[in-house]
Amino acid sequence: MTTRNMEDYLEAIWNLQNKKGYVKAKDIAERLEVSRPSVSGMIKKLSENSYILYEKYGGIVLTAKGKKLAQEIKKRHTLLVEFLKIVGVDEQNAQQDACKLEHDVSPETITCLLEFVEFVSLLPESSKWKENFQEYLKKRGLLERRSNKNKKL
Amino acid sequence: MTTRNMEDYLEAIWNLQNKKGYVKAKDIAERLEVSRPSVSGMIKKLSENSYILYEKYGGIVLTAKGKKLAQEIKKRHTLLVEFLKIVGVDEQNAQQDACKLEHDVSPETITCLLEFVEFVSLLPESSKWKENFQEYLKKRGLLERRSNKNKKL
DNA sequence: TTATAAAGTTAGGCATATCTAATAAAGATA
DNA sequence: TATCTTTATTAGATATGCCTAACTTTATAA
Repeated sequence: MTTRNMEDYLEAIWNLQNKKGYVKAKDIAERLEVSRPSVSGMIKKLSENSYILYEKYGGIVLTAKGKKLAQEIKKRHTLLVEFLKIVGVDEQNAQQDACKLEHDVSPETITCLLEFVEFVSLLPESSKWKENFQEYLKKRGLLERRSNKNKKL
Repeated sequence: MTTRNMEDYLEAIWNLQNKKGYVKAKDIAERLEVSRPSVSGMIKKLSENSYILYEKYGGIVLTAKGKKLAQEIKKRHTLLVEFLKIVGVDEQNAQQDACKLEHDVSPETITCLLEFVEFVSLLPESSKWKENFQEYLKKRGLLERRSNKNKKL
C-alpha cells in the first residue's frame, strides 16, 4: 500500500518531470520543503516498491505503475481545485486544501464531485443557478461583515 | 498543535460522552479499532495537553478546551456529510470520507461548504436545480452503465 | 472476604517520517 | 588534471503512533 507521503512524493516527481523534463532529489526537497536525506529515504522506498527506477547518484524515472498512480493523484487534485473554486474557495486555498484532500477522498466521492463539476459547467447560459449562488454568497458576505461574526468552525 | 490522531480520539471521546454519559478507555479502543495500550498512550498525551482531565484508572472528562475542539471537529464532520450527500455520495461513504476529510479542510473551505449547503437547502420548491441535478445524475448513471466505463480516478 | 474476571498500564519493539552532521560521489572550473 | 562546489548518501537521533506480552489495579461474584 502507498502512504499519504509516498503519494506526495510521487506527485511532486510527476510535476517536476512535466515542468523541467527531469527530476533531481534536490528539487523534490525544495518542492516538498523537506531535507535531502528525507528525499533519499523516500526514493529508496519508492524504488523498492517499483514506483520509480533509480540508481544511486542517478536519475529518477517513474515506472508505468508510478506514472499511473501519479496521474490519478494529479487528476484528483485538479478536480478538487475545480470543485472548491465553484463553491467559492479562492485559488490559493483551493490549491492547499486539494493537496491534503487528494489523499483521502474515496473513488465514489470523486465520481460525485466530477459529476457535480460537469453539471455546473454544462448549465446553459439561461440558467439562473450560478448567478443566484453568486448573489447569495455576496449577501452572506455582507451580512457576516455587518454582524461581525467570524464563525470559525 | 493537535495531530490528526489526537483529533480522532477527541471526537471519539465526545461521541461516547454524548452516547453513554461516560467514557472508558475500552470503549475508545473499540470505537477506533486500536489496542488498549494505544488508548492509554493517547490519553496520557491528551491529558498532558489539557484536552482531558484524567487520573490513572479513573474517568476521562473533556476540559473546556477539549470540548471546544471536539465540537468543532464534530461540526466539520456533520457538515461534510451533509454536503457529500447533496452531491450524491451515499450515507455510508459520506460518513467514512468525512472522518478523514474533517482533519484537513481549511476554515475557508468549511465556510464555503456551509454556504453551499445552506444555499441548496434554501432553494425554493419552485427551483428546478435539484431535480435537474438529480436527472443529470440519473442520466450519467445510465450512460456509464451502458458504456461499461468505470472511471476509477 | 477472597478468588476470578475485566480493565488499564508498562515494557519493549516496529514502522513511518523527520531532522542534523558527517561522508562520498559527481560536476564545474581554473 | 586537480581542486572546489554542488548534490546525494549514510549514520544516528527524535517524534508519532501502533502492536503484543506481561503486570497491576479495580470490579464482580461466589
